[in-house]
Amino acid sequence: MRDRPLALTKPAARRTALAVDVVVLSPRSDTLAVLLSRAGGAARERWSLPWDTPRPGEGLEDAAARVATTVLGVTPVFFEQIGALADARRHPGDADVSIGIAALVPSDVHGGTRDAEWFPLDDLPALPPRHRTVVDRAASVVRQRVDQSPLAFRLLPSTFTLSHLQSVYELLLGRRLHKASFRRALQASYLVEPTDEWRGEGRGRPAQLFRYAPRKRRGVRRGVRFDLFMD
Amino acid sequence: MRDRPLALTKPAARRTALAVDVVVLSPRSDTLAVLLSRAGGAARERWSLPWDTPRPGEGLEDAAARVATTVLGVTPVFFEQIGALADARRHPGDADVSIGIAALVPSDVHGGTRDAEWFPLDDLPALPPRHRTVVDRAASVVRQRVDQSPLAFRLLPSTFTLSHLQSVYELLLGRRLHKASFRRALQASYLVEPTDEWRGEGRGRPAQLFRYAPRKRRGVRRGVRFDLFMD
DNA sequence: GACTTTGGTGACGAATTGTTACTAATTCGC
DNA sequence: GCGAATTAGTAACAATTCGTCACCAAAGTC
Repeated sequence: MRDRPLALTKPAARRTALAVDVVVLSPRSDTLAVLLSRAGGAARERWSLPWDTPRPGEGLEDAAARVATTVLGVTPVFFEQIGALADARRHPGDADVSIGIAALVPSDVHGGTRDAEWFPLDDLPALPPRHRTVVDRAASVVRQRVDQSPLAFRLLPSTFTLSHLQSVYELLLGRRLHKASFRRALQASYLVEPTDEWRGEGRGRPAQLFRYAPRKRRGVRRGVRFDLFMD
Repeated sequence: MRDRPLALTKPAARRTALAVDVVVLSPRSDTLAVLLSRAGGAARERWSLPWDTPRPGEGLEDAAARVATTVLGVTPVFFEQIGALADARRHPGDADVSIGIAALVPSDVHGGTRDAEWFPLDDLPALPPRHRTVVDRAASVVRQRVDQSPLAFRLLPSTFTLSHLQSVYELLLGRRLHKASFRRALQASYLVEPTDEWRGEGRGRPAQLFRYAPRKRRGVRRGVRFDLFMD
């Protein structure tokens, strides 16, 4: 094997059935929800992730945007790659390779078509096995990236209260956070700026509205963390 | 558009030229090095990443392993997905979509064939544009994941000194770390265990050898960090 | 045996983080 | 009107983590 010439296959020789599977995520009624589309006649499961094959020359995020727009009626504002999957699990279109992409939709966007419905992330109907894996990986990627990528801000309207922001972080991380710590860390991060609007939700003191406005900040070079995820 | 029926394309209708581009990484002479393979006759650049089209039914990491084994003569021990790329940049095999995979090779593995050579990551020859992007993304993914994934341990022999481990972390992060802090954090992480062997490198006191042996540890639930990367 | 080099650790002050407790501004019930 | 309830926002203290310095240990070199 070592001395076999490097006659790598010409790409024209093999072509692959490729799918972009889109995990459209949004906070709906206090849970993180996924948009599923109703499957057609012969399908084994009644629901699946929206997906399609990318068109020639189309970028992957563009394909994801197109797919999401079709089922949602609106174009999501942010996309994050989940990873590629080529295992033996069944895909609704028998794609050899799936590329999973998370599409984030702010909580105030009220899209949805007749053939698509929101389901809580932790209470999904039966899905084609490959899609089940894609969703699971999406959830885990999203959880791991909350503090490296502005995911939480993309799940909120353009202005929001700090309590709302905190509750989205809690949704994504799956645990409660302390108010004072959360705000102190946010303050230090220079990621939001206050607007001069306030919103009263009914009960309680009105909250100031903030917007996502990341600013340059001096390099925070912390030491190594050894935060290996072992589950 | 909203009311267009969800006639998603049948996968058989469109097939894609897919490439798995492999970034084989290993510490070589105090830098992080990439294994490049010599390009054939008509290619514009003399070097490229090793790559191939996955075979039917073959997993992506399996394809990466096969490609890496071909150019290295040995099979890498660890793979990490970099992401999928479908931009307009030129690929040596004109693939529509590239899936980048990092393959990690310990520093004591002396593979390499006549048609492949190690290059320092920060001093690479001209590469096909798509491959240039894949390498850049690999570097950035690796840097971002050092403390979530046992990358550093896969770049070392099965037993190693803590100084070696630290120097790999420094290579990956691109900056110096403090010895005492590094060891304290490592201690707290329960990721390594000492062997009863010691190694003298010539000068200086011999160092104890450790092996990677992650153990369960009580949940360290830190608060949110807001470590957004903005560059 | 003194000097150099690399390994390894204790300890202290600084910085960060978890927590408690308080003040502020609003609605609700009476 | 007015106290209770509810949500927002913050100061301040305690606990923990982190960066750094200082030192000791064990080898080779001269």
